[in-house]
Amino acid sequence: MMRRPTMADVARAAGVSPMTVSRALRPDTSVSEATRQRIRVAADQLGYVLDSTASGLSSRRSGFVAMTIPSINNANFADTARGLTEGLRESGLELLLGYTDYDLAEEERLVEAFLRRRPEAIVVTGGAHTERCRTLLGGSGVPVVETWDLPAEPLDKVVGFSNAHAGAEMARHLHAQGYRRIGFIGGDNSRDTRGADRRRGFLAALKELALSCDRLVADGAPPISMREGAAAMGRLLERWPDTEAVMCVSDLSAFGALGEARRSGRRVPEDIAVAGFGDYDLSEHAYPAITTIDSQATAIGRKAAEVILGSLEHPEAARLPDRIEVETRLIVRASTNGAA
Amino acid sequence: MMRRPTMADVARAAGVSPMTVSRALRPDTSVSEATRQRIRVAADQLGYVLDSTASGLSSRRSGFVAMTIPSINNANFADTARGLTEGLRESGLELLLGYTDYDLAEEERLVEAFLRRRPEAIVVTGGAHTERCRTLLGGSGVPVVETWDLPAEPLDKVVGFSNAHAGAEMARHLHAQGYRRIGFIGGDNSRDTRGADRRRGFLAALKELALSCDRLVADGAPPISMREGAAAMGRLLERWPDTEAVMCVSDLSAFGALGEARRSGRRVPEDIAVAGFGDYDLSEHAYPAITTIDSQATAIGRKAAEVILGSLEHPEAARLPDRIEVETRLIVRASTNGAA
DNA sequence: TACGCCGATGGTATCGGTAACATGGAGTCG
DNA sequence: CGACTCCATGTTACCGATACCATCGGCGTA
Repeated sequence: MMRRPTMADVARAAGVSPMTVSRALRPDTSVSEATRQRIRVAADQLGYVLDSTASGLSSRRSGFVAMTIPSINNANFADTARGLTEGLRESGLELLLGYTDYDLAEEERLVEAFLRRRPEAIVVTGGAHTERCRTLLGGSGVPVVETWDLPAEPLDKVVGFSNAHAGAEMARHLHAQGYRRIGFIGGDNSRDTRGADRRRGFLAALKELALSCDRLVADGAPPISMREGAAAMGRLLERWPDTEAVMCVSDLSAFGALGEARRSGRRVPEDIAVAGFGDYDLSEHAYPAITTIDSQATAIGRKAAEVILGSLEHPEAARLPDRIEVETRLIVRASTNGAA
Repeated sequence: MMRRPTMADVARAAGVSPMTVSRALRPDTSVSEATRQRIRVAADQLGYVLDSTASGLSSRRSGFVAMTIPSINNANFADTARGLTEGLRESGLELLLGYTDYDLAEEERLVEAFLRRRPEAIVVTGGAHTERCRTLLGGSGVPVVETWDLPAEPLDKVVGFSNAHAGAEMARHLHAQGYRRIGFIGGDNSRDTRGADRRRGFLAALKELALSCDRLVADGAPPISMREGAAAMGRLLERWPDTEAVMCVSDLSAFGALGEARRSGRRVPEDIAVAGFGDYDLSEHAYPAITTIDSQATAIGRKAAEVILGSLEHPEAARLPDRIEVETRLIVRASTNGAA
């Protein structure tokens, strides 16, 4: 079997030095057009593919940004990844994705694996990390962006929103619609810290509105989805049958909860209102359509890209921590429109 | 600003040679326990993180497998990625993910970018690739696994199923349920080749059953989702109001279509049956629950991992192309149970 | 014509590890 | 007790590219 061709092979074939090949294959380097063309042809003929391992070692540039997300199968994080990819594309930076399964230990593993590859920057989801993970990120020497949250003690840059405020906003919306006996459905809070923040904000707002805040079903390992949402709604209605409105930690669980409410013979929203979080497609197309909160996932990705490009361009300013807050948006739909 | 510590720094701190540090930080290499401990401590204190760029260059092992999927936000591909990750974990291989947005040109770009990083193997979705992409993959010298399809001319290994068969199976199911005026909803077939295959199989089976196969709505750039499914159903019912059953290219479009059917005043499945593909959570929790086909996404990932590990272990056998066919499974639910 | 400048190209050292082989001392066996 | 083995560790030579500086030929200008 043939070994892969190297730059030296291409150089020999094109009758130039390896250095010239290296230049010819990169933009913005001075090589005559004729030579460059000749080298391109030789490279194609040999099936040459640059070895970015060697290239990265030599130039000390890896050319990629690493991002960890809790789950690949999540429209919100996918949107953030897409926004980030697009924002980075024109600078020639690639995005490498890894997922943590909502597990901080796994995040630590993943971050370390990424750092070994020397990314130009690293984007993580949320502001909660293991101690070692914080140390690794802090000592990495590359820009770090925490997203989807506004941590009290950011590692470096932040692009996110307050999950607690979002929860509170929904509580006030339900109150304004006339609902009074209001509950919350979420997973146990040990893993999905952002979901736990939404719950905290929601319950705090209920308390402020002088409403009871013990209609709370919280179990199942996050991310809870439709099945868990349905089961939780079942338990909620069993324990507090007179509940008038429920916020669920995500639209997916809200959809499951909504199905269960109807199965129990209740009409939504006439008998019980259901709201979610995340503005998934699902919520618009469910019947009734589900009230939710748009977390501006794509914008988060785009702004994270801007922050990264900015701090790569002006490394001297890298020490001023930027903190960008995006505005979540309440989207009122039929599922919370029944008590008027 | 400090430069990052290297192995030499750790070696100095621990009073050994760099080679010993290199050994100490890897498993299965002979270093006395005492020395290894000392080196670990020194490395931790310095905040040393291995540079896998250099390591990979020297050892000619990158330690990762690359995978391209059409979309990150898709439960099916997410499952395959998860199966693959889990299958690779114990061998210490990481998975690096990239998404193509259902675009073959983008796939080519992505594959080339991955190959530059010298993956140990590469997993792609589907059997359709640009010519250059085929050349790149073929000349890469690493195992290539095509998934989610059974290409007529595989590049190397294959783990998938026949999308055409799956479509045909659904056609036969609808026929067996007593439906006769049967349609299909999908995107235009230029991008999602697997969806196009399902449609082809579906229509071929209709023809075999001596049913008309012109109730076909196919437009919108794949992947079509709920919105497009709803719109397509609208058009289908406008043109052929007496349609009795519809298969949609995916569960998401089926959900949208189902909503639209009900909005038009039809009962599902009494007036019209709706089926999807992919066995998304959604279909189980929709009302009525949606008949679908389980594509065994997780199994595809696991088997792809086995294939990869096998051919990395026995490179001499790498030339025998394996081709693993997984069995899709029809899941009958309420949405196609009305004509009985 | 001589000088200097500039664009194109080449030579050399190096990036940070690891493979392969060398070494040296403790333990073993006849 | 000497030859042999084996384990832990060190030495040397790369892996494949690029940074940096040197070189060289051509051309404009004084």
